[in-house]
Amino acid sequence: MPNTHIPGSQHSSDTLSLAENVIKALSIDNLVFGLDNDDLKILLVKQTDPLHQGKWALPGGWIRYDENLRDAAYRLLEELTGVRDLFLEQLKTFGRVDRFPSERVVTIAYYALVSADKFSLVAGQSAADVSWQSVNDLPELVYDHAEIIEHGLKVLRHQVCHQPIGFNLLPEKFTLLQLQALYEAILNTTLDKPNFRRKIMKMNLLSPCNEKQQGVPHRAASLYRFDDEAYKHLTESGFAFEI
Amino acid sequence: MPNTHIPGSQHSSDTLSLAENVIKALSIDNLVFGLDNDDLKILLVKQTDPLHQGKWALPGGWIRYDENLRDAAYRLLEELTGVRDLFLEQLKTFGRVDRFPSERVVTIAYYALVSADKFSLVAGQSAADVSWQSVNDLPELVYDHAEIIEHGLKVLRHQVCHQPIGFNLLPEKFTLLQLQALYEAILNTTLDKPNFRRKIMKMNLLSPCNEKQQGVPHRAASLYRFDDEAYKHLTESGFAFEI
DNA sequence: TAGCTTATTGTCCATCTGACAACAAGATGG
DNA sequence: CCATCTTGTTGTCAGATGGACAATAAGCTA
Repeated sequence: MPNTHIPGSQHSSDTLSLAENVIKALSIDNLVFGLDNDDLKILLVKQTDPLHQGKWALPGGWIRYDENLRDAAYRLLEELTGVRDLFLEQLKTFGRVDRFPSERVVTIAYYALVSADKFSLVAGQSAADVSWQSVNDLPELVYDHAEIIEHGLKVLRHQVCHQPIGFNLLPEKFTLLQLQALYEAILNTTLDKPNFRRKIMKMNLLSPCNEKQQGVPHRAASLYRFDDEAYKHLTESGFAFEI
Repeated sequence: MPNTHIPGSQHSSDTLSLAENVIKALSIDNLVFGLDNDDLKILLVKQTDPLHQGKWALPGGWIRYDENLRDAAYRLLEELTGVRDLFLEQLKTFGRVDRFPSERVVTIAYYALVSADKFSLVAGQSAADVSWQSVNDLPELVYDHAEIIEHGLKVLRHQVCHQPIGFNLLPEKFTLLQLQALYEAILNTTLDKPNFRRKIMKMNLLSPCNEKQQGVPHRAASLYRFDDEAYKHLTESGFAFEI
């Protein structure tokens, strides 16, 4: 079983007898952003090997010879953290010559956005610990992982305004205020309630459930669900999602 | 010298004695989009080896062990086509298990947008021919290169609306109509002259040269230049370029 | 029933957009 | 020298959009 960014164990240099001008290794790193109430966190694993004791890393590892890139990302994520059933999108490939010690490793980063509370974390064999860490208060990270996260955050904040990825974070039925709170948390700003409501409703992406919130100590809000069909239909006719 | 996507010559399998679950090779492929009058073209090289005789490919090849990714992209592009002095941006990494015959090759695609007439093409040793080919009428391509180009076009059309990359394609001093014609060519649409003019001018990205066009058989238009300083300043204060 | 909280609708104004008219400048041709 | 042509440049106007905020509605609590 591949290890997390620890050459010298299963993948020791002697098994990798290569011509000098060829890349020896290609790895995957996953950025799983998780919204936890109103805090944006990222999924990290603690390293086991003595070299990086106590340091944290993005969950990732080596790609198998007969494995598609995204499949590798899903496999490694589940092996290390127990997290599965989410959508990973390619972010960028990082390959600075000196980003990794002792040998050349190029890594392909994937990312996702989920609600943190929907997943139970299970540290895999080669991880000492797994946890959600706030992106505003990150621990010390191995290699260039801090740089990768910084880039991922930039892309995420851009994407969230241009693709309806935020909707995955909500329960099937949700109120408009829940949706708004979500965007406020990710974008780290405040939005006007009536205006946000109008903007969203005009897109025709939500279908009313004809139900109301239950058990709130004030007027109950209407529940809506995201309409996948409508979204597909709209994108096909050149619709651009914008927040 | 690395060859263009032709394993079996310099990089024959016997020099690559690897554990089976390790990626053997990592390559670069460059998508250089060139605007030629009002036609969008892409830079392709004709393959030399008998296997792919007559087929065309994106200019690319193997990454050296001690070479940064973007450096490899620049080197390979120049070696194969003679094209240099342009800005390459990472596009995406393609790694389907069966995208390449006989061995596993993952490729990192880079892309750029230039004016086709500013470069003189020189076919390198491992290329039978180099030329600009219209994206609307592509020849048969090797491997998954057609798929890569399709993805590149999608990204290019999006980027051109959100980043002022179009300005690189014009001479230092240009008229507003030249700028508009450029966007019309890339986006394959027509735009209203007065409205385009107002939109651009409101961005404060152009500084007037206080000069006029010469030798035109009608009223001469004012010349402008792109103001890099203004652009940097604007982006820092959260400005978003939009066409 | 008064008072609290949140939901939802309405209004106003500044700005933006697209469509198009109008005018200006220079060249050409009779 | 003037009519005409082409393109540049400015102006206008109706409709859409966005942000700020008032007003009203609905439900709970005390």
